[in-house]
Amino acid sequence: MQFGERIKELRESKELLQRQLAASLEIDTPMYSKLERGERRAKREQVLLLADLLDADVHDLLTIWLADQVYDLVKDEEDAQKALRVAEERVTYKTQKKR
Amino acid sequence: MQFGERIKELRESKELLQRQLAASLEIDTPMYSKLERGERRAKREQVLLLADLLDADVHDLLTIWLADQVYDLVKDEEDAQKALRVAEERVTYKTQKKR
DNA sequence: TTAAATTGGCCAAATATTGACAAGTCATAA
DNA sequence: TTATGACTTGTCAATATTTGGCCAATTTAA
Repeated sequence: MQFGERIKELRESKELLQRQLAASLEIDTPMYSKLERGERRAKREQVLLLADLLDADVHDLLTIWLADQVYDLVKDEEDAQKALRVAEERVTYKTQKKR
Repeated sequence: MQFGERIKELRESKELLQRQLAASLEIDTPMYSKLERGERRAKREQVLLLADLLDADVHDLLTIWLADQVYDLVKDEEDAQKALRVAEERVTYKTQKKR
């Protein structure tokens, strides 16, 4: 499930129109449409707003929003899986470290 | 181990100077120095060249080069780990699929 | 101290991203 | 059929980011 599909699903379940969400995000409807279709990427700030407007869990939305970007970055690489594991280890290490 | 550290290590083990590799990559020495320090990101094409020049395994270099980018993308996000796992699943799925 | 190697800072050129707009499709209603 | 509303598509200019070169500063080795 990608970010765009997810917000579309949420929007429809709340019976909202694209133009309503677009207005709340202060972008035009075509732009909002592109967010749902994954043609354009939402800004982080817009993700937060959308979570609020759609009564969705912010972390869930941020997670797939981020995952979209990560996937985009690695999708054409043969070494994608290895790279993701390396990155994951670094994140784990960083998290364990006390700061 | 990050990409920059790795190529520095390889370069030193072959007793090459930054300016020699810089010349091969057709960039200036300061720029090459930045690649080693991770201040600038190498282009994919430069990674391939470096693997060749340093007798290193292309996939190893590409892996850490990619991992650097992924890490950069997620490092400040609380949901980084979850996002990486989601992205990994997608890659796995994509790989399994016959095309 | 000198020379070579490396690093840091800054700027302009190239590239990519962004959002707005106009025009399009599609479905449904009158 | 025509009209209307929802959504999509394509294009453009403005903006932001990335890139590499240059110069100067710093570090290292002798």
